[in-house]
Amino acid sequence: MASQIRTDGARPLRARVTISQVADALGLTKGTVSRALNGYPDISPSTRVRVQAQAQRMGYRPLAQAQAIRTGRSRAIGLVLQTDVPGAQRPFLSDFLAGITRALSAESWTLTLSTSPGGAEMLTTLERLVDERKADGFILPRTFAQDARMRLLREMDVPFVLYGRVEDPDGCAWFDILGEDAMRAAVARLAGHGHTRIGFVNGGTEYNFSRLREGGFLAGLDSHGFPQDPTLIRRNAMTRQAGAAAVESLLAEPGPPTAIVFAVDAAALGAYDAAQRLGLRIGRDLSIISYDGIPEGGFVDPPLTTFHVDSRMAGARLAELLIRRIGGAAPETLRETAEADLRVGGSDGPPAHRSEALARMLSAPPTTD
Amino acid sequence: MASQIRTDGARPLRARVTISQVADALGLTKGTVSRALNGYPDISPSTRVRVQAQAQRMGYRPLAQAQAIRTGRSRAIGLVLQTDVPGAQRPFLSDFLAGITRALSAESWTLTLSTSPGGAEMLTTLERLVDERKADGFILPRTFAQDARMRLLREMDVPFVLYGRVEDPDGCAWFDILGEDAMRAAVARLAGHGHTRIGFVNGGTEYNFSRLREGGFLAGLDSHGFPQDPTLIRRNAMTRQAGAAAVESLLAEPGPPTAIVFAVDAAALGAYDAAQRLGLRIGRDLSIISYDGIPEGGFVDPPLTTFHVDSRMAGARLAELLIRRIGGAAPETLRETAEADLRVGGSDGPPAHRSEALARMLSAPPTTD
DNA sequence: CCTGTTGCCGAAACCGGTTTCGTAACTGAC
DNA sequence: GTCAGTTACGAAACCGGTTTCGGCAACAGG
Repeated sequence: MASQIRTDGARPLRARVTISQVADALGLTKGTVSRALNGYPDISPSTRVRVQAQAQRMGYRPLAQAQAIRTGRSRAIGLVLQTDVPGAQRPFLSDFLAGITRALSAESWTLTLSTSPGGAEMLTTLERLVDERKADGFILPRTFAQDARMRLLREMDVPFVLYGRVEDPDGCAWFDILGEDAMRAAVARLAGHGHTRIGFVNGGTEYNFSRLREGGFLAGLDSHGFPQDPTLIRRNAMTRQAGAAAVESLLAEPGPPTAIVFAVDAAALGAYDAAQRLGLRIGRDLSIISYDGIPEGGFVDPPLTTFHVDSRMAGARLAELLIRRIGGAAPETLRETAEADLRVGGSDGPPAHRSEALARMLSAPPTTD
Repeated sequence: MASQIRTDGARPLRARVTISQVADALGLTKGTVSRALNGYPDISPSTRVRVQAQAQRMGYRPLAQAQAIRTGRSRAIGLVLQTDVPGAQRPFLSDFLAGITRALSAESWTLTLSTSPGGAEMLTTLERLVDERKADGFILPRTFAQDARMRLLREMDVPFVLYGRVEDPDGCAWFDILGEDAMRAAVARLAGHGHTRIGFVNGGTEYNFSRLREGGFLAGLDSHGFPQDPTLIRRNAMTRQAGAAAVESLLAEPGPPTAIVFAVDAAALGAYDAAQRLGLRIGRDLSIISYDGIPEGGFVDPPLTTFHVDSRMAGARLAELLIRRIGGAAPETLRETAEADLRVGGSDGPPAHRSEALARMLSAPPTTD
């Protein structure tokens, strides 16, 4: 494939310190140094500390590739982004990657990134990375209720951690944000404002998190004694447009909600469009609380009250869990969750009108005020 | 560091085909097979094709890590994202990464991704990746007029390609979108609508592309015989807020522009906010044309007329250029540019008023219509 | 004092490749 | 027919690590 011609003269790069150099400096063999550094039991404690000190002093860091050809482990984790859902993870991607890579580099690991349209190609991409020893394990974001990636990796016995929980937890490690708790807290907050008819706009039902968030919302209703009214629930709103449509649909009900909880910020932004069209003031005529914490939420007027997810922290935790998993820790011991934190904007407050009055307003032509 | 305990039983993973297996199947030595596959001249043509056919048949692919310890090349390129400018490349990141990784995997290369807050830490991150042979070369996005990353990599003699051009082209390969052409075309389009006073809102002046785009804008003015009026130019607007402020500032001039060209979509979105506050209709009272092609531009009303940059293509081209550069091609032969393509929205059109009338409108309190 | 463990390390094989070197077998010239 | 020069491949060293194996020395037990 490549030509045999040396591209240029001797490229010095930078003199790396090799294990043999460390061994020579100590009068030991490289085998002994290797065992000392890797915690083999047949090394005397005194030798071990001598070796560690010398390695430290000389700035020795093993070459991951050389280790890999013997051990099969390359000290790299894989992340395959799905590209056929444009904009799905867009606002968080940068933070998420930052979290992952910072955690990895702290342990001298690296991230091998790839992309795939999804579907079958996603699986071949994963296989290729495993085959070529480019990744010792994977972070799987956006887990589906039934996830083909999980099946494949399990079958190949390749470690992975999920960003998100899953129905069948067998052998799975994960990190997740407790979206259901946030939804419940949103209901409680709205109930505290005095709302009694609260709507819900969920995200895509193919995602596992949607099921959880809807459960949290319903639990919130229950704990305040509100009935579960199917006419106050809309689903599969992942974009601003879909969110706007869902809001208009909810407000067209005979008994419209005075407040709406959104599972996804992008959809909640659509409420501003719908409100403008309908002549409603967000935060007064209609209260909304959402979830994600995308930056745009801070720029709309009034700012969106939303539960913020720390994607950077999520990435960091996932990376650490995966390293431990690759190191052999049992998946059951590698399950963490965190809470989303509320960022209060101005999009929620006491209802200016009861549901009936709101319905009357909506049936009348919008006023200028 | 890691324990010596095998984490679990013999992990089969997947049986890789090694070069020795190919050699055995042919009755040759692995050295001969290696030379045959790598194009050494001391291999007879008949043997070469036999080896290639057999390797193909057995599905042999060399293990990059094993190659790397001898050759120093790992068939991986590096990309270090800067994280201290939140949201800077956010909308494009996913596409950009997709372009890079698809191009790479077509050639069996991989992407090693890292992040850095920028500054000195950026440089140590680059050094670490080079030291540990995690990247044979780098894509440098968002090049600055004076770029410390370039200096470092040049000094270490590590190949790189720029996303963006640079003042001192010595030894640099690059890919770039001709933003200056887009700016000139924007002026021409507005002039065609009948505008004669055209403002400009530029991005951050620390970036090289800002200089180019401003040059393009000015060239556009020149070619239509419009004077260069410093009072119609604002700079360093990279966000929606900054864009809104710039617009309000421009419109407060005695002779306000009836149209504004933006170097960055994010700033152009701020024009909608400013227009709403001032009671102006975008596309009629005030025309705007921008650059980037972020998705949000399609969702505002009226949709933003903007020059769209194909980030995915950019990523793909950069990856291919970098591979060729690492392969030894001269940087001068690795310079490509492409045009941004206009996406017509409704944000520009013939001016509803002349500058003087606009100024009067703005000094009067905004009307409801 | 001899034997049997045990602790600790060196020697060497090994991982999957690349590259150098040496040489047997051709080739062509004289 | 001899000899120098190619051609084309094998053999082996090498890259930077890990891991197995064997053995020496020290120590304990009888």
